[in-house]
Amino acid sequence: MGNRDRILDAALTSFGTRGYEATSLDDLANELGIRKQSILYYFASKDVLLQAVLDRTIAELGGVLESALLRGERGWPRIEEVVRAVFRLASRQPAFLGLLREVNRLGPEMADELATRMGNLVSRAVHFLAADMKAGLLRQADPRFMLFFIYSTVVGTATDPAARTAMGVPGGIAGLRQLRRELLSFLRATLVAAP
Amino acid sequence: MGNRDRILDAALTSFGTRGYEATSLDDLANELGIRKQSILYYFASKDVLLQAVLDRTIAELGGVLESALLRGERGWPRIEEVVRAVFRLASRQPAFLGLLREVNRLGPEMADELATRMGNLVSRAVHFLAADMKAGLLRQADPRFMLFFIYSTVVGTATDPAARTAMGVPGGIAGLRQLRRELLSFLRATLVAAP
DNA sequence: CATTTTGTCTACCAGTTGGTAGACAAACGG
DNA sequence: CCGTTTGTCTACCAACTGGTAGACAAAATG
Repeated sequence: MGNRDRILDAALTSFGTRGYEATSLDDLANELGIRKQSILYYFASKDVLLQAVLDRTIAELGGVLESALLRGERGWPRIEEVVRAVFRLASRQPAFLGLLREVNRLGPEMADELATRMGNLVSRAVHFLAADMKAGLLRQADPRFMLFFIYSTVVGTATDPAARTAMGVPGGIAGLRQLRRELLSFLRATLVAAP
Repeated sequence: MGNRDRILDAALTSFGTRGYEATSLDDLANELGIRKQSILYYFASKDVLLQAVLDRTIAELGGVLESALLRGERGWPRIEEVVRAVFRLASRQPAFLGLLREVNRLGPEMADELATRMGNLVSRAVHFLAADMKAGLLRQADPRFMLFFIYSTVVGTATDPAARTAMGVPGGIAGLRQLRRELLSFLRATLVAAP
């Protein structure tokens, strides 16, 4: 793997866990065993680096969600497929979802840009939800809100280890599986229409 | 209001929205129209200031949750009371819940300390949930997980404006009321036991 | 009134920050 | 074989960081 990709990986991890402003180029370089000027060779400034990290992250997330949406059958199975895909992503790269949250701190411009770039996926998800509600497969509700709550629950669950330990929810790999199982029950109960 | 309290307020806002490391004492002082040495007069170091902000925040949160827990009747009404209390808090001080999330970035020691200080409240909430499940008022599940999901959903909802706009969920005061209403429906559907 | 306490300030300081300039060598291309 | 591109480095730099020392004045205290 070229140094360019190694820099992107390290930046994703650090931006997603410690935060953009709390990450210095020197820290990043030391982690990689290089000097910061080598980072600045590939990315003209810290801001450009952030943009590159976001680009790659959004693209990968888009692809994963895309295929999960297409893979699952309508109704609950499709939602379960998406949640499982997100869990896979989060367990492979724990900082991934943290980076999404980080966007909140980077000001409204970044948030707007993210909204624009995810707009297609969001509106397709909303239409899926609306259609499944109409078909009686999901509980009736405003699909935008429902999507927002699913997102908040899943991402919050995956990005708040402090709360997790505070509430005595087990960690580790076995804990992660149990967490996924319980989360799916939780979501299923609120999403699936009463028979 | 004394300058000490004004400093605490400004620090809460900035730590909760921009983050601890991204907030400089100079920024804080400029916001308040004073010099940073006046901040260091009241709080010996930035770390001491953070601790003071956390202390005040945890104490206030504890009080609010405490009284909400006692006020509500068993089963769903108690949970609704707690969620409404959190929403009141969040609308009065938007950075409040953001500060809780910030604990994740401050390392495991901080997270452990938060866990310890909220431990009493958490275990009481878990017992409430367990009792209400046993009484058939709530759906059967692991109460720790359930509490964690409620927390994640509520706090995530309140601290991720970027996702909110991305998904087309309206903002503003009217939007907040609608958000609260939809969130309560969402939670009610997953928490209340099927008849 | 004299003295101590409280609060805010100016003047610094050493370390870190993102970023520039340019030396240098290895690889590449004609 | 020679010039150019690519990549990494050392040497800096101005701005900013959290923090110290101490001047100064208003207020409280005896």
